Amino acid sequence: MFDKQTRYKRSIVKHLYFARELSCADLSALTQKSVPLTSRVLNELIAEGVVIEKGYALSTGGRRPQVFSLKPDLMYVVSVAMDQLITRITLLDMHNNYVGEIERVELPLGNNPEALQQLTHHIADFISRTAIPIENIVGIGIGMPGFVDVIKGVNHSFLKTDQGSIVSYVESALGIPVLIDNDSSLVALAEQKLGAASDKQNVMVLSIGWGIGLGMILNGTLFRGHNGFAGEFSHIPLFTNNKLCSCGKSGCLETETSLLVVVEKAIRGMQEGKLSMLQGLSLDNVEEASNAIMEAALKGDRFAVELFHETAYNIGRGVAILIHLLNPELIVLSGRGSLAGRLWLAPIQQALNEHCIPKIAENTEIEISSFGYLAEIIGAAALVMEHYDTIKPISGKAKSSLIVS
Amino acid sequence: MFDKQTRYKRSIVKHLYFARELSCADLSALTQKSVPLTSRVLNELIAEGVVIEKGYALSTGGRRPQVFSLKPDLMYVVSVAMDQLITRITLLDMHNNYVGEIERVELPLGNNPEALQQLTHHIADFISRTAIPIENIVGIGIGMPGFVDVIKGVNHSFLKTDQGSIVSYVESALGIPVLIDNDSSLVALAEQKLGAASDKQNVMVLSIGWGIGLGMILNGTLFRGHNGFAGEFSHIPLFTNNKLCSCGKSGCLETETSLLVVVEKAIRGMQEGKLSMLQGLSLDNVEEASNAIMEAALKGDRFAVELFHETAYNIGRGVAILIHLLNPELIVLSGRGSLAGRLWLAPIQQALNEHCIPKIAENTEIEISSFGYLAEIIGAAALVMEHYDTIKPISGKAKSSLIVS
DNA sequence: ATACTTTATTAATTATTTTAAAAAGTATTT
DNA sequence: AAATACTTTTTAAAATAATTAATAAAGTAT
Repeated sequence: MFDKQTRYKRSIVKHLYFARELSCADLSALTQKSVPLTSRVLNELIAEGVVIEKGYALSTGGRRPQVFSLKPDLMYVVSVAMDQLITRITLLDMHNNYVGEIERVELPLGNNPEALQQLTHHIADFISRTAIPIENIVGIGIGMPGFVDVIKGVNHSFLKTDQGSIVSYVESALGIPVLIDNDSSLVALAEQKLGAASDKQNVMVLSIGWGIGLGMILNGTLFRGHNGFAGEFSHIPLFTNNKLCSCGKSGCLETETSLLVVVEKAIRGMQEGKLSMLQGLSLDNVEEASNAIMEAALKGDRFAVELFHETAYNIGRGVAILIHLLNPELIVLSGRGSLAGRLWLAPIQQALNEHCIPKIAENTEIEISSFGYLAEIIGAAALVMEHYDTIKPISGKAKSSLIVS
Repeated sequence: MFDKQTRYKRSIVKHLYFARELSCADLSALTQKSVPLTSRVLNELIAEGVVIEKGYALSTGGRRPQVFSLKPDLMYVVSVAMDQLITRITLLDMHNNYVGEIERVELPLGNNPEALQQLTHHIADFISRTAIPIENIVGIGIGMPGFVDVIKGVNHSFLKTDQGSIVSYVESALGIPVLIDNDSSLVALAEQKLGAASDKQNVMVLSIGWGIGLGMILNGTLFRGHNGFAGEFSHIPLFTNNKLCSCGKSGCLETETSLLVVVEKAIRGMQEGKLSMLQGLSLDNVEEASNAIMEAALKGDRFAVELFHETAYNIGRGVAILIHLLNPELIVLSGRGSLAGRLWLAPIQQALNEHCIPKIAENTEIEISSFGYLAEIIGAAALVMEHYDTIKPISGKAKSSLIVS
């Protein structure tokens, strides 16, 4: 792709992005290269205006190190987070701050042959409104539900296209490098690079949403499996409940644990006349309903708390299997459901006590993410920067002139 | 540990060990180094007598490549495979052939405070009888059951020692580098490096024995988890059968699937008067009993076949979980139980059909290992050679002069 | 004030790759 | 059947990349 020098240069930019500030010695240690080499490359990057000097850090017993950082407003990443109904688009600078607002557009993925075209149009529209020159956009990271083949750049569930891949379609339309991944994987990437799992080697990141997703950090890297389908946590056969799952089987974990299940149970409970501060829940607006239930539970509403207890215990049974198989050091609860915070912890812990060999489980912590609903957005940007040293530059301009600047 | 040059030299030796024969161009590609560099190092190795030229390979459209190989009788590896009762010791040369016989000694691990001492003595004794000079022994690889911490070199279940590690104990006694690992991990390593899983990136290796072990090859390397406890497949909670497991919990996979369970079921069946060519089975000699049942089943004995069917189906339920979580390209059935070969396949496949999302399962093959009971022996040797480029040489001679040469 | 750390810069040395050319083969054309 | 065009492997020479070593600078600890 690039020659060695350029690759090392980009590798330094990448490290600075994720760590925000680093000294020359830090970079030398991180990249396993010598200090003089690192120093020379840093000076080149400063001359190019990519890197800036931020002054001196405190001494650790010797001369104080010069600290380097990326110039925030020279390069940008477009981050796209999709779910089956809503797509969020935003622009992030090199310090990982939004430029402007997060844009929300309705874009139904199910049974929508024009979804890819619409998506491309929305992104193009968004970019032109930011008024950032295309040359300054490093890449576009897109997270989406479904079976995503990261290498081929296709999604086996949604956004299907006649010929070629999603990646090549968007790239040739916009003239900017594109990277796609599964939504759960991106949540995990966000936690690993910038969140609760940073500096950890083996972490399971659960994203609790309308389904329940799993992203696995194994040996310090996001694990995808042979075809990119790894982490199908929600469809492991765990129950004998005869509830039909969306996947066609029955007894999947997903049939008993997700925010959707919580909402359904809540509605059924209300109909049966359970006492609660909740009212007027409806499946027509699950987002509102699930937020209401989370709020009520956090305020102590007994019925709402019980809903979480049952769901969380079942997640815990699944987590017990994860711990036995993969011996992680940390389990992170992320995704929109993590707003319910500590309500998940106790029942999950109880399930672990019942179903885990103590020797293994005692080495595994559980944490709630602080990213919540933003995790996928952060992850999509991280996806782009994670590949900054191997990304392929798009040859030539955008074929269609969707972007008016 | 070593300087760069020595490390590259040893890395080439390592590649030659696992591949047996390679050309200079092959090695250059495998190690990502240039051909001239590789060529120079090869010539040095030839001058040292470590590598020999084996003549020319067939042309693939151009000049025929010179093929290189290790000199088989210059270096040796001691391979030790332990189970809870029997320990096997053997010596392997650089072409992975035994020198002499595999030695079998009784060495009970449970409740035996002197096990480590006895093990060391047996190895020392074995080495002195081979009459190979200690300098020519690259290392000792030891596979053992239990929770093995590979980094610290200790076993949390067996072979406990007051101070220090198993590794340091044996090393200082014998003066030879020692590497230990969990038995199931070594079976997986054997399959990856020299067996059914070679050149595969994501493989689950099940070793069916008195328990049921799992070794995971993920992204091309053996995965151990945070503390080295990954792969506890046999204790995932999968049944509601109230059968107490050795781990203290109930409902573990192991309570329904292992060769031990097969033998127990067979004995119970015989007592109930089931028709079969089997007779005189006893739990006092499970090894003999399980061999007899495997033989009978392979000969078509209906009762014996049924025993396998039930056990294999339950394994299949566990495998379905593995496939969903880790999306492997291959499942290998290895260990002593793999002698029953194809008997496992159909019931496992049936379980997968019932419990897997087709899209994922269709990308996963299942194979029977050809190593059988030898897998752990081969894996222990592979463990040593796998670390040949980073192994630490033991400083000084053996402290105790256990070895008389 | 002295000894010890850590970081930064420069020069000298070493390691590695690239380039070029030769050697040894296969495949295709005349 | 001979000539040629194209491959792949091997070796040698030249160019480049990267590290090590040495020194200086800037700090902490005693």
